[in-house]
Amino acid sequence: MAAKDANDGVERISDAEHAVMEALWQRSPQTAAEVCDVVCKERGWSMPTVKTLLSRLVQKGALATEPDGRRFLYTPLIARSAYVGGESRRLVDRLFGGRAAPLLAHLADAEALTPEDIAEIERLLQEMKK
Amino acid sequence: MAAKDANDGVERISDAEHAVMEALWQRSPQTAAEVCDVVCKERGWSMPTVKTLLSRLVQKGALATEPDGRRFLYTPLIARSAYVGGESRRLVDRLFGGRAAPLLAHLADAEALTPEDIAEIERLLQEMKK
DNA sequence: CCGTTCAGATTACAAACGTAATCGTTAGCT
DNA sequence: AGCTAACGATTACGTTTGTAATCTGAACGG
Repeated sequence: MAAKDANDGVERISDAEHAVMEALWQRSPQTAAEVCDVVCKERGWSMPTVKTLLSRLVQKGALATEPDGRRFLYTPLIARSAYVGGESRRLVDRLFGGRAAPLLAHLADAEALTPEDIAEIERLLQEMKK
Repeated sequence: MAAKDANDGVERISDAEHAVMEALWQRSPQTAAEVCDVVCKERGWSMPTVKTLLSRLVQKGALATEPDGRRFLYTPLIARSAYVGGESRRLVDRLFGGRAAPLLAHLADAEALTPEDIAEIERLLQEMKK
């Protein structure tokens, strides 16, 4: 069951790299400086750190670069939904034997479910059953 | 909001370490050799690898050791549910802004939900509403 | 034209991780 | 008593990750 998410060929994205991806999913393309504006504040990073992460993400095939004068514009090559879907799946596989229901049960136990969550989940289920 | 899961004081458990924890959650206490019987097959590891992981887990405070003759018996110090809950929470926080509903929506999209899952989730929701 | 500045590229380096070989000790067997 | 086999402990070593300093080349101001 390989090659289903368009996520294919992209090496695993680390935690720090993920923060950079988020910034670019929020808005793209952006220059390194723009990305830094956002994430350097959030995570207390310096510019070089962001540059490194951007480079690694380009190497990994997660970002595309487009020259804009003397600098680069960065754009995600993988969709946030693909990434998020992959990560979710990984977790469910690793911890719950691939079944989603126990995950939900855990979140429920941990009081990670607000009443609004519950309502929304019910709506989702209704739709799915159609 | 600190110190709520009995998970406290335990450093993060890595992927490889997690495999060892699973074996011990399945049954405990166990000797290193017994753990290896299980995980070495699953992951193609050798005995020394398992020993290392066990040591690291003891250092991290995730396992307790109890001498049994000349060897050790290993027992989890953190409950699987605490670990699983923590990891789930981490994912939901990182990817879904702490809301569980979008997670479920994603799993639904990815066809990670079987009809039985759906039925079970509905049951869970019913119970929670009581 | 020349220097300063601002990009990206290269290099750095410690910690964590994955994976394992080797060491030292003790318990049994003979 | 001596030898070996079985443990845990120590050491090893390449890779990934987090975090950054430094280098290099080009653009723009003067």
